[in-house]
Amino acid sequence: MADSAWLRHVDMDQFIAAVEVRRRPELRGRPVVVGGNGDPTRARMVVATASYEAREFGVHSGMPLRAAARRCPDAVFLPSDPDAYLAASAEVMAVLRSFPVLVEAWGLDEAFVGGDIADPQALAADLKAAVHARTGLSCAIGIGRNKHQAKIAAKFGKPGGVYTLTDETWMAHMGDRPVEALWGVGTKTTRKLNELGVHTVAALAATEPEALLPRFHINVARWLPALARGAGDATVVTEPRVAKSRGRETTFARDLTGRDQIEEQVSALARALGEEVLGAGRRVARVAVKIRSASFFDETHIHTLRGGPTGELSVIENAALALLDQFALDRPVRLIGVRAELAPDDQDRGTPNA
DNA sequence: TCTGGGGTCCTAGGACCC
DNA sequence: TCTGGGGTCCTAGGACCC
Repeated sequence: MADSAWLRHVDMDQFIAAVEVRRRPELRGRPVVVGGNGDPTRARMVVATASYEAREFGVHSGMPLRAAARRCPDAVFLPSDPDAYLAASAEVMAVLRSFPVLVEAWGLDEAFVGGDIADPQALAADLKAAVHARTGLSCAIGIGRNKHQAKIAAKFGKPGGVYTLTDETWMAHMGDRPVEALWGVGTKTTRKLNELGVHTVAALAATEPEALLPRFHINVARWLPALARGAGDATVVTEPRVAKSRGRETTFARDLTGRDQIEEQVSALARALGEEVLGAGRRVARVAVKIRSASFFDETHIHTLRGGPTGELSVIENAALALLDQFALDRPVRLIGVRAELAPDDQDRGTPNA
């Protein structure tokens, strides 16, 4: 029987590290750490991806490069090369789309695959083999009744395997795990759940939404127990996502002080961002500036361009600079970010007026 | 081990208008 | 005169994900 009620999640194994090893075969089997500019002595840079060999030393993404170097001094440290990962991602997605299925790319190294498929297991094996044969990269595939189940199932399949979760097997796999194992529950939500005495997925699944109201908004209070029972969205969106915003941010190796320095950086970020966005044929509706102090306090101010969406670099840059007036700027600055919220892509609406 | 960069979605409160 | 309710836009911030 054709069974379109199954969803697959394709999750590339150590994607960024794998792309690097693919073009440097001599690194195969060695601990590889990718992140920042590849200099493990530099402060304020973190690991983007560690190869499985490096993970055995306790190196993981998000860890400062210097900490990674301490744990694994023999690792090969490489700078991040986003263009290469983007190109490799396109290769993988093209392989998936060559099958008669629905493909929803989910970030660079993941995709949901739907479609009316008679034998989900056989399809998963075929997808995995084709990705490997045509890109040299390996992946795990999770099969489930919705995106949440499929996504978690893929984790069980890593590396390189196929794993299935269903409504019937969900709780046996997940019940004893901490709530953090759920897709969408992060550290903040975990802490609040723990404060309410809820620690495991099974406990959360058995919790009434009312019991969560002291710490959560009603919508979240309803959503969390359902999530713990293995519920989730099952729609596969094949249309490419149109970016809604685009940003550039920089953490400085040493804190900035003084308005001149700050203005200089805001200008540079705004121009780089503007060139990128306008080069992609988009227009900018709102401009935001974010400043993180040395004490790790974030402040953001945003401005809606009064004259409507703009295609002019100077308008973007001036808007970002003007936003600086809303910051006190009386503390050392660790990070500056500039973000553009984009006007809806109106290319095919054909408005000929200039 | 002092904590990146690129995004998305959600909520809440105030302004403003009818 | 103590005073409504809806709708929309704008801004700020929280949380999460890869």
